[in-house]
Amino acid sequence: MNAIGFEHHDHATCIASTLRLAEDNCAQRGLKFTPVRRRSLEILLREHRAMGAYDLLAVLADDGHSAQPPVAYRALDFLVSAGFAHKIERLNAYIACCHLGSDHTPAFLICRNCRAVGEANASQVEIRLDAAAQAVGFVIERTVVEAEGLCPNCQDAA
Amino acid sequence: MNAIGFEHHDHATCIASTLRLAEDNCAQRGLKFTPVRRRSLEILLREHRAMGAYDLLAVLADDGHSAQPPVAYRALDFLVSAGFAHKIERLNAYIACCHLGSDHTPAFLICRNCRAVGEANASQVEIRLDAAAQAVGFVIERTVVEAEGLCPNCQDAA
DNA sequence: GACTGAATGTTATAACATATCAAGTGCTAA
DNA sequence: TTAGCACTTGATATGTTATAACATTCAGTC
Repeated sequence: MNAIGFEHHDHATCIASTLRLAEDNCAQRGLKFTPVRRRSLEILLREHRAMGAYDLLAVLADDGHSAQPPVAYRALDFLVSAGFAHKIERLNAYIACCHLGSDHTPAFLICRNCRAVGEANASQVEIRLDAAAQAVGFVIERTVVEAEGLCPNCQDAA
Repeated sequence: MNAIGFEHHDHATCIASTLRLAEDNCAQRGLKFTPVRRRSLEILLREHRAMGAYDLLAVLADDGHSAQPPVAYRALDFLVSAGFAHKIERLNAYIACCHLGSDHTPAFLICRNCRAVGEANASQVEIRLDAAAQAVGFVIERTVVEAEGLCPNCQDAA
């Protein structure tokens, strides 16, 4: 179990390689990685933080795209359902997936001060919950795990 | 580990006893259990499902209360911070706590069909996440665990 | 009675999300 | 080759959730 998001890394490479992965992945699965979708993922990767749909929309607008809300929400829906991005329910915001390709149940660490978001793996979490669900006959399809607290930087600041 | 919410029970008693518990709890802690707050908790308990702030607001309005959004949000904020209710992030909705009094980290089982919500205990979940958080120096203060799927009733229907 | 702090009332608006219908695009099967 | 279909995009409007900001009321207490 490991979390990404609070360490430094080679960002330009990370963006380029993730986009290529997404491209290949779409080709394999017969999904259409259209310009808006590609650009939206690129924006999420570049910002490297949870962005609201309207934040994304603003950047798309700067590109010269028509900038009505459905444009952003459609792109985000695609990215989320393709597994290229996640929605952070706590923030009503979206973030690029940093384990693209590998099937996983993400868990997020959300800083309440600077809103930085780290992604950890939560497969063990899901196993535990399944047991509780089975006990009452509930069938789990998807699990959201979001922890709120203070990131290393904001602890230092305080 | 046990989940409440998908079984039948004596609802009138459950409402009355929970309200009394909340009352005692407020008295002990010096919190003001004002009429709007009490009534809001009663409504949540009576409905026994996740309600949007505006759903609550509508019921308060029927009572003759002034019915502006902040009224509902303030009442809900109070109930949540006092531990008498929880916010379901996935639904942007609120539900009365069914383990009132006992300190706990709740996990919710949310039916994607009928929106019924069950509450399970997730203390084990939190322990697991803490380890991942510690590895990157993140300090967790609160954890949201929400599983989406099908409740027993909706599985039967399908 | 006058001060204080918490709670409530009220207006306005910010922020997030979707319904709907029209138009374009690319594939494929007759 | 073109008719039909599925999917994507464009555009307008609207629905839903949440908060900012400031005025007022009220209970407690000095």
